[in-house]
Amino acid sequence: MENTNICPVDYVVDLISGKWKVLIIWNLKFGKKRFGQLQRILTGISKKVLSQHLKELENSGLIIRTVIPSIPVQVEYSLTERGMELSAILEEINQFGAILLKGPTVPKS
Amino acid sequence: MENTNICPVDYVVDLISGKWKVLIIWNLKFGKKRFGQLQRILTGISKKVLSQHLKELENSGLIIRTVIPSIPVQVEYSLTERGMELSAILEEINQFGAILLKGPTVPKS
DNA sequence: CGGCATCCTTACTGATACTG
DNA sequence: CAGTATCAGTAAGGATGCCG
Repeated sequence: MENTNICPVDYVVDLISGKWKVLIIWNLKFGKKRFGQLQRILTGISKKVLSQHLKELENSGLIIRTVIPSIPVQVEYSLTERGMELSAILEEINQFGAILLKGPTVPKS
Repeated sequence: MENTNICPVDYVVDLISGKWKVLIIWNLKFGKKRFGQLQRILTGISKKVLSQHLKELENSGLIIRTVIPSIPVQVEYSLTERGMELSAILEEINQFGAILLKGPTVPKS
């Protein structure tokens, strides 16, 4: 997750390389979600890893963290404009990946 | 690098998530390269890691490995059709990443 | 020259318990 | 509820040497 790259592509790939980052962004596309909701959706993720990834995505300017000072506290996460743009790219990647998954592993070039 | 995903996006992200995968594809875009060439271009990569990544990219159907049976042997790597398609997506990601790198880390949403 | 085998180090991920 | 702290396991990455 360390990023000492000069290359923008590597930078973005690092942003979404975590085991769960893509899934988080993917889910936030459909509207804001609370911490607990995300944890339930991303079956198996631990609180530590989730908050860690959320923090990284926030630092990258891809998501926004909103604290609702109720008791007990609620925290909502949603995509920023940039997060939206990224999820559009993820859509394309999705198309591409779907084709790869259907076809043979090593097609003739 | 393990891939038990159902999601095509994760699948593709896994394909390019290695520390050097993107750089390898990026370089092969400009024509086929030999093992030694790649090792020189990707400053700091070890032979083990390079061959490991090349093998994974080959298994993914993104690059082609061609052995030239001279003495000593030569091996050339080049992109497949799919590798080309992927590099097109990488171009887009590059645009996006460049913007992220220029702008502030956390822009207002 | 290309690349596999071995060993070692580090980074990532996870389970659990505890706090505001 | 939404985290942080600590401890532990696993997997990726790297250094080096050997082989066809």
